[in-house]
Formats: sequence, structure tokens, C-alpha cells
Amino acid sequence: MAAPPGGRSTTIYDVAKAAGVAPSTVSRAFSRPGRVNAETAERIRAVAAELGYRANPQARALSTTRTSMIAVILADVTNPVFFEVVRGAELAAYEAGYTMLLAETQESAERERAVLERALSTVDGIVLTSSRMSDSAIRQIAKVKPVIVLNRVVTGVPSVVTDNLRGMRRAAEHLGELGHEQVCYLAGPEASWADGMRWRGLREAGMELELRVRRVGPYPPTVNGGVAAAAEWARQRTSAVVAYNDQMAIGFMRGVRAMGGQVPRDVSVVGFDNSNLSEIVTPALTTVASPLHSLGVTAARNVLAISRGAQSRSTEAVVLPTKLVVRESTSAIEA
Amino acid sequence: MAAPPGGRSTTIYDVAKAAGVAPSTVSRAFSRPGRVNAETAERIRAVAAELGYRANPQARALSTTRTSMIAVILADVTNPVFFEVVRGAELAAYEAGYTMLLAETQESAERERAVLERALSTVDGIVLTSSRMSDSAIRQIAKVKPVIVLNRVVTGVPSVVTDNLRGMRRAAEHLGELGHEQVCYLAGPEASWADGMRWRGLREAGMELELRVRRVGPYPPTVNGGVAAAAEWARQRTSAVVAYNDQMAIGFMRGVRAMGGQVPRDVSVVGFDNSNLSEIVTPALTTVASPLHSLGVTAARNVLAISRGAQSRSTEAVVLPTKLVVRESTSAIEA
DNA sequence: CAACAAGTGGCAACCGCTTGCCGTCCGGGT
DNA sequence: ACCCGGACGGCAAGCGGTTGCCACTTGTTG
Repeated sequence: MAAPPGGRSTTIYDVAKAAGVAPSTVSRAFSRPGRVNAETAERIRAVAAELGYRANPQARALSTTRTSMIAVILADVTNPVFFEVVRGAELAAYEAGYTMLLAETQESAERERAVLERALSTVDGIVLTSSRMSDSAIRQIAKVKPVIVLNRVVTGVPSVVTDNLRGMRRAAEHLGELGHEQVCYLAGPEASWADGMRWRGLREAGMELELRVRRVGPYPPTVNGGVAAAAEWARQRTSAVVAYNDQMAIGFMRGVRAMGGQVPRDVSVVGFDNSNLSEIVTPALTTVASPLHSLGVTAARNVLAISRGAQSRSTEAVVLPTKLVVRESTSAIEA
Repeated sequence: MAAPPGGRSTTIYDVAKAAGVAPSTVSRAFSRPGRVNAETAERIRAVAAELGYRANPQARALSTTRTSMIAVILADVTNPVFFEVVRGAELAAYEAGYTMLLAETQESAERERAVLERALSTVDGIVLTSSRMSDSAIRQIAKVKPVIVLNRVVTGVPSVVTDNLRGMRRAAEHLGELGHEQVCYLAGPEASWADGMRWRGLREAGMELELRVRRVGPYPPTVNGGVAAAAEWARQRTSAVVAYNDQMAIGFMRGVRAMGGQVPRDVSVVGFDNSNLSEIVTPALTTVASPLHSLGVTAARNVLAISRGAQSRSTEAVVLPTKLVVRESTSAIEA
């Protein structure tokens, strides 16, 4: 490839000169298929390749105000729940010719602001996976840029969520079938929309299925949170436990073991999410699988759709189905 | 904040007009501290805040050719080894006022090309965490943009790597101290630079410590790879095993258990990386901890330093120390 | 007291690409 | 032969900052 004059990289001007056409024609040859004569376009493309021309995204963005990037904001990169979400979002972005910008907020509202501030004018859309911000703050942002919230419902802002209700119902049914008559819910962060839904789902299913349901917590949605929950649970045991998420379930099992108990012999435990940890742990965790990957894909696709002007976007939440994955941490109650 | 005239967002021109100064002054007020009178600057900042002015990164990038973004390219977002790396990189980027762009290559060389192609002109620097590309291809890229390679050495391109040699030596010493006299290495991907170093480290340490060392593999660096390795290992058992990474070690343990064996009673196993899985699994995995977080931080910082013109950047690899984390998967050999 | 330097602010030319508008050329309809 | 519309290419005005250079003030200095 010919050396671009100066040290700069090749621009449409260089290509234009080399191909003997106007810069505008080069531009159109790339971004307006059909607008320019096929042969001319072909020649331009050839020259461009020859010169190693690569469009400058900044320049393009400057005039079109579209950057071909979306941002995914999450609280904690190391939280296994997000891996598949991120992967899904990246995949969808990639397929649409977009690039994904990833920012972590470290659970800090201030950092979330800072990060958003920085990304806002850089991207065409934003996926908020675990925002600490208030509904109104989110609505504010959504006014400026397309936003999709994940696993949370903010009126007026499109979102995609897990079907927590059905998921919990399945968990309850499963336990019911195994003969359990009481179940304890290990609550996650109170402020979390998902926690609210999950608890509600379990309680409602419990009513119908004649399962006595109680609740301990809230605890942090971590392994340690689960350990702590185990201690509280121990004061008034139930034969089955459903945790807010897998991490807590794992912590709970650890706690039970530390107290000399055994899962599932002494207590059946069900997690939520089906993160990569759930099958690694011993005993392998029975859990309600969140559609993590689809969550990511759908969120990314929708945010792109909006940014491309899908005005018809309903502001309704898209709810994605869960699936119960039965492993070793649950068993029938001793007769 | 006042509505920006038209639907557009506020620009320096709007601010300039409102503050009664020239656009250039507004620009300098923000990017050339000291260049403009303190009071004027203050007034401008006030007006800007009032109007909700936010600099357009694209426009800035267009003239400065600096985008304040770095790209981190990795093969697999769901590989726990990368979590801390990504987090470290993001942290370093954030602190430096940069934004991180994350792209996954799905282990596909073609996608890696595509992704790089796309990111190349968008970022100020690139961190390559697990490139499939050839050394020369990487050198090629490094000529165009600052690049840091992680856990691989490419002559002429700065890199930051784990001290595999010392790490393996520590693993060997640990096993030696426990009375083991033979150890089997479960090899990871042959093409991997890290695998080569780890194997070499173990072999060399074995020589010195009078440990008989053998090797099975290569296997994919996954849980399943580890399971497969267990089968091969079983044909000629050793009292201890060191795996290329944690995932394989976990798979190996699973394989052993499936064959009716027990860890560490029947065989001690040591992993590598200290990923988040290693303490979740049962028995908790003894492993050589890679400096995952520092790897990410250092890589990001260095790539930024280069992009800021640290010409003195030695092309020597920065090697970061490991640490042996002893858990439950290793034990003294029965006398 | 003139000459000069430092401190400030404005002007205008980019950075590279997009796009509305216009002119030319050409084939076809009448 | 004349007119008209479509296809195609060029012109030039942005998009929103940055920055070299110049001009004007002031304070300083010989």
C-alpha cells in the first residue's frame, strides 16, 4: 500500500486524487451504494484498498452524529451474572457493525454518573444493567440518548427483564413436587427491583401451592451474603431455601456445611441466574436460569433499533423466559 | 439549564455567545488551563454549566487525533481469568480519564481482524490479551497504534506478562515439600506462549528439585479439557498434578471424582491463575495466583503512557510476580 | 519615555467526512 | 427537433472543536 503523503493516514482526499474524482464521490462510493456509477465505485474501492484507506470514525461521527458505538454500564465486571449479558450485547453490537464500550461503576453512584457523563456523547445508545440511579435520573438520560434498562422497570424507559415471577413459580413447583412444605427466601438487596419481583413471585406461588414461605435478609447478593443468611436461617430452619441469586445460594451452602449440615440432605437449595458458578460448585446448584445471553442480545438490539429511529418502540418491558435447571442441590424430602 | 437553540446540543459557539467571548476562548478555557484569564475562564465555565455544555468528543478527536479511548481485545468474556484483567484495565483507563472499549474475538482469528480493523482508528491504544494473530501481524498493528500484549512476548512490542517460571517453581516446591516425587503437567493449548513457559518452568524446577515430571496433553484450557486430561493421566498415575490453568484443574478434579478417586487423598492438584472459580470449587483449589488485576492495570497504564509519547518505552516485557495460594486440593503424600 | 515582553482574546484555517444543491450528459417521448 | 427527467459527479457548506498567529493592553525595563 502506497505511503500516505505526510505522516497522516489516507483520507478520502488522497483517494479522490488518486482515482481522479471528487472527494464527495469517494465518500458516496462508500456510504451511498447505488448513488455512484458501479464502475466508478469499483475503481474507487480498488484505489482505496491500494492506498489502505480507512474511514475516520470521528470525522464521520462529527457530521452524522452517529458513532456506531453503544455503551454497556455495569456495576461489577467480575459478577458472573454479567458475563453472558456482556457477551450477548457485544455479539449483537458486532453483528450490527457497532462497537461496545464497557464501563464498570463499582457499585458507586458517583462513578456511574461520571462514566455516563463521559460516555453519553460518545455512543449511540446505552444499556444499563444494574443502575444505582433513580428512576427519574434514568428517564433524564433516556431523553438524551436511547437507553435500555436491564432487569428493572422504569416507567417510560424501555427495558428487558427476566421473567422473575414465572421463574420463582417454577422453583416453588419443583420444591413442592419434592414434598417440601416450607421454604425460606434469602433476600438480596432491598432496593433491587429484581429482588422485589423474585420475592413476590415466590410468595404468590407459595400461596397457590400451599407452601409456607418465609424470608430472611436483606443481605448483599454475594457469597458472603449467603453465608450470613445461613446463620439467620439456622435459627428457624426450613427444609428448602430459595436464594435471590446463585452467589447467595452458594454462600448459603457453604454456611450450612460450616455448621455441619449437608445439602441437599438437610436442606434443598435453589439459586437464581444459572451463572457459570452453579455447575462448578459441589453439590451442583439447582437454579432458575436467567436468559442472560438473550438479555444482552435483546438489550443491545433494541437500543440500536431505537437509535435508528424505531419510534414505535413500545416502552413496555420485554420479558424473557427463564428455565429451571435441576442439579444436585435439591432433593425430595425424607418421608 | 437553558434549552439549546434548535434541537442540537450546546456547543462552544452557544457558550461563547452567551458569555460574550470568542469560541476559541471557550475552547481554551477548557483545554488550556492558564491560557485564559482566570476570571474569564470562571465566567465561561459558569455559563457552560448553565447551558449544560458538554464537549463533543468526536469533534475534539477530529482535530487532536486523540480519542481518550483504549481498546481491550480478548478471546472470551466468560473466561474467569479475564475478569480481573478487564476490571484492572477499566480502572486504569477510568482514572486516566479514558474510556474502555471491549471486544471479544470468540477465539476466531477472523473476528479478531474485523474487530481490530474497526477499533484501530477509534482508540488511542490497544491491549491484546489473548491474540490469535501472528507475531508479525501484531508488530504491524503496533506500528500504527500503541499496543501492549498480555501474557505473550512479541519481540519489538511491549508486553506485560505473568512470571510463569517462578510461579511454576513455587508450585513444584510446594509439592516437593509435601513429599511428592512425581508430577504430571496437564498441558494447555500448544500454540500458547504461556503454556510453553509454564511447562518449561515446571520442568526446570522439577530437575532441580528432583521431581519426576511428565506431561499429558495438549488439551483445550477448559473444564472439559481437564476432564479429558484426567483420563489420560489415569493410564499412568502420579501423586500430583499441575494444570495449565484453573479450569483444567477443576475439570481434572471432576474427572478424578468420576473415576471414583478423591482429591487430595489420591492426587494433589495445583491450578494456575487463581480465578474466581478456584475458591468456589470443592475441594478449594491450590493454585498459582496470576497478578490478574495488576496485569490489567499495568497494561492499560503502559499503553496510555506510550500513546502519550513515552518514547523511552522499553520493549522489554514487564513481568509481574505470582503467588502460590494453598487451599485444599493439595496434601502431603501418605508415608 | 520609548521599546519591549508578557498576558489575553479574537480570527480563521484546518481536522476528514457528509450531503443539499446544481450542472452536465444522455436516452426517450412527442 | 425539442423538452424532460433520471443518472452521475462536483462544489461547497457545514459538523464542533483546536490552535497558530496576530492585535491590543498593561506592566516592565533601560
